[in-house]
Amino acid sequence: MIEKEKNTEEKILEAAKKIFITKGFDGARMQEIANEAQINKALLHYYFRSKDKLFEAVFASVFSHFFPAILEAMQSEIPFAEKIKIFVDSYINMLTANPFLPAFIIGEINRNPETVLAMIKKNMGTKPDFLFKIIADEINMGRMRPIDPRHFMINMLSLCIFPFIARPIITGIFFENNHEASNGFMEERKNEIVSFIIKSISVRSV
Amino acid sequence: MIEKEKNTEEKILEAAKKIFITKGFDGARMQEIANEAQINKALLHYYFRSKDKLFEAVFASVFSHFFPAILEAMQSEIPFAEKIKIFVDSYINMLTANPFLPAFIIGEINRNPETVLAMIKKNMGTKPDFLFKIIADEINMGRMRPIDPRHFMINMLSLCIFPFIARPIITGIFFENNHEASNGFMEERKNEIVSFIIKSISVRSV
DNA sequence: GTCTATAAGTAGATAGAC
DNA sequence: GTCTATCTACTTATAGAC
Repeated sequence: MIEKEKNTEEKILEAAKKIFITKGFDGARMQEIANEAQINKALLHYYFRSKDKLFEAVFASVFSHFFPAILEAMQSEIPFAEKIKIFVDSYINMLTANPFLPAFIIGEINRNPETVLAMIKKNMGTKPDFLFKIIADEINMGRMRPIDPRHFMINMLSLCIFPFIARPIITGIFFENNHEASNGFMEERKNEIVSFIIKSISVRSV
Repeated sequence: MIEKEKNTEEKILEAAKKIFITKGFDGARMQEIANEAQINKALLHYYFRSKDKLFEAVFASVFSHFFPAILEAMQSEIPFAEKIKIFVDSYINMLTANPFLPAFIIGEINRNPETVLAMIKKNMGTKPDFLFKIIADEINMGRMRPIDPRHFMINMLSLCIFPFIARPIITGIFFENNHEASNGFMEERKNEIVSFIIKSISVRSV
């Protein structure tokens, strides 16, 4: 059997992921998840006691994708500009593969901020300090204009993530709902964002 | 009577706005809206036939804030850098006054993209073309590096809006939920974003 | 483990008195 | 216009057979 038969728990999680991501917690129906998983409702409760528990399981699984392992690559001894390029490329690749991730996480942030915050803190560990150190070093070496590392990180994340959040609008307005064209545009953004950031941190005065 | 008594319809709209914005369409309850408006459920249906109609009314009202009238100011004969500053300042002021607006609109974009898209198109009119022309002129005059106006607009909006979407996270991680400090940070971003953009569009090579 | 049937509670919406 | 009471449909969750 060529890995075609998944066990029931996996089938449920996969189905729940699809429904929760597209409908949100409140909009999702246990019946719809059961249909999607091709089982009946009672079995959902057998595996995951309640809708809440099922959502938690899905969120934890989905959330783990949100901090690409690529952060590790930023430790290497390559130039800062290369690190930015790796970060942006990786993030946009991840979002292209999981376009609904940002909206899903935002929904949960608003529904349940404390829980999400705790998960983020746990997931990041000491990474922020580490990133801040890289930036501080770069500034001290005179290779980057002085800039609050917090603002810098937020700027970088904003440029990567927001377009995917606003994607239905962008695709509708700029590309008349042509998704291929929209994909190409997102691909373009990789270089666009890197250029934008690199220029903006240059030490030369304008 | 010093404008203290609002008519019922206004009371309902205000209450509905509060509940829909914090809970989303699916999470909001007509009963909760009625309580908030200090009336009973039946009256909600008397004024607005259904939950859908009530939401539509709220969304249309809220949505109108999303395109600050400040776009008009960008027509004036001031330098491009000044226009950017006005745009960013206005947008962040608006978002500071309405912090939940972005998440609310994103929720509706995902629930009902076509309707939102239609509203945006209607609201913007010919403004995008107008903005694109300003940018194209700036590039042709050699005062701005060549950059796709669509990317430029999205970059500017990303830097302004995204931090408000991610605000619960930012406030939690950087400011241990101290909202005053977080407000100060958002205020700082005005200058931060403008510097970031101005440098990034400079024609001087890095 | 998986199913059918059903309980228990809640939602939006309406009827009808005042 | 505003209220109370109620209908109908749907939702999560459980009981119990196999």
